[in-house]
Amino acid sequence: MSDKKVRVRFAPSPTGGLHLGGVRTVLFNYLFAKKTGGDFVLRIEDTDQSRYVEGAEQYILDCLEWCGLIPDESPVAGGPYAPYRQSERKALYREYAEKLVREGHAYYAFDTPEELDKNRKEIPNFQYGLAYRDSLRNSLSLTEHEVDQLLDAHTPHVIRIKMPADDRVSFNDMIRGHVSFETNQVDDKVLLKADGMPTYHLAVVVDDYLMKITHAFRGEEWLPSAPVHLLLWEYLGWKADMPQWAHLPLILKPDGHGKLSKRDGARLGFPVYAMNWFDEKSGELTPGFRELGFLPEAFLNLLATLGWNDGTDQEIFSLDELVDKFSLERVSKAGAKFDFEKAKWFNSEWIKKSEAGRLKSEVRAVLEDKGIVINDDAYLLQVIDKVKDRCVLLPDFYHQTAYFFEQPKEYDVNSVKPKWTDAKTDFFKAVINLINTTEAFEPVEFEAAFKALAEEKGIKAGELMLPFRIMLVGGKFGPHVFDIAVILGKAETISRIEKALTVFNA
RNA sequence: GGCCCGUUCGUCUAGGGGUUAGGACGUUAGAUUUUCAUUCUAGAAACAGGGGUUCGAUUCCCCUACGGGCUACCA
Repeated sequence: MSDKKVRVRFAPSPTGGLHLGGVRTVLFNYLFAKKTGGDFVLRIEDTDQSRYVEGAEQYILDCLEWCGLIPDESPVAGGPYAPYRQSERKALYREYAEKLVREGHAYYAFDTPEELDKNRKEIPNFQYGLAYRDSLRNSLSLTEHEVDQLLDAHTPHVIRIKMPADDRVSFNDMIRGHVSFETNQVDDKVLLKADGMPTYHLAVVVDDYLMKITHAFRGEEWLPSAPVHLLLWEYLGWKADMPQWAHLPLILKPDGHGKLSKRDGARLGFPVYAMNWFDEKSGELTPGFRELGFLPEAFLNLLATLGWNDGTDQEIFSLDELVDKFSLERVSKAGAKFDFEKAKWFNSEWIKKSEAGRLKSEVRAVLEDKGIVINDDAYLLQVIDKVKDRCVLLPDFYHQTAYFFEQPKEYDVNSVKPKWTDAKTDFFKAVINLINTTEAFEPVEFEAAFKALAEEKGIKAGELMLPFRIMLVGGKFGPHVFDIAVILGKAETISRIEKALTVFNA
């Protein structure tokens, strides 16, 4: 068993946007697979037709691509265990469910959803299991003849697992260690629905077996149904091939209580989905990390460290480093509250450490979105390099670089006017002359000449720096003003001084 | 209610029978930056409670409390 090739899977339902926690599950799957030279499979669990959402599968694929977590096998890439959509595997599941019935590990149940709802409402602690199954309508309580009649009449029915009495099911979770359950406490879960589709419980076991999955990662919310899955592996005769389980801690709301949900994002003002998700039915757009201006490197990094660390003080990891250093033993057991402030910090760190070339296409998109046309790549690279230390999210590049591409539309005149004098106007006219007569226009030389000129005119340099910045930038922000002037070039700098002078003297 | 899982600064976490309980985010103060941001320095800030075991428990065990998950013909 241990010498088998590692195979892991991410098995989302195509019901909407891809949640943070989902991406983290993908990440841990991916890291584990790559670290061990195994395969990463994407399987679409679309067995609930009522919740199926058009476009959600493609969206999931797009998210994985943005993150750079590409499955080795998937509905689109194919693979030796196709098909990878459960709806296309429908015929398979019934066979196994019937086998379980024949062997006495499952049974037909004819109760209607309404009858069961009634029971749940009227009987305290009602559950379909040991205590009540004999008083309900199923192939355990009915005679063989009655069952045959119902079946022949095509009476709607489901197949339920028959949980054994007075037993204990336990297993060793890779993250939690020993976990155990009393079978009497677990209800007889539905395996095959009336529409012939399997429930998650049956499908996950059958497909994990058929797809030769060796390690199964999923959220902690699945822990209570683990005994059902364990028993299924046993009853189907596949116990020796059962994957090792790892139940990942949940990602919790930053405030209050409970699992992080998309509503929390809207309420607290941060994204919960990887990418923008547009719901056709409601017309509602749920924002994503990508569109908000996160780099995928940062997104993965922050997800990885939510519940995992390498035991050192290192916090910034590239995907390659994560593959190298990841280990399940270092995944924490407790749920983690999501902290958007820290998430932004990861992004600012990644923007700072990224080369301008890496940022180019993202920054270009931000600027073009605002109507700024870029026709000089080298110039763009130079500008990115100068301002990237001051950007937290990608859209910040607009505010930080727009003035490199177009003249300020507005000037922070309030910061200039109170101390503005004719002498300063004269000074800047002299600066224009200075620039025109300067051979080499370089930051250090220009700054020296600028200050020498100020001294010659009897004005403190300190009084001129801010006005000069506002002439070029429009506001009180940005890199060193002489760097800006040189990047803008002689002609543009002069033009901006002239224009600002008319504004300041108006 | 029942079952299961968990519990170190506000948050993410390191540590682990004897430590000044470490780091990071955020926060506070200061330095640098004649702008803003970056950067740097310093500060405040935690072992849920009670019983054991032990010379000694934050660390091991038990109980309680609290938090979370599940309790659908949803995943």
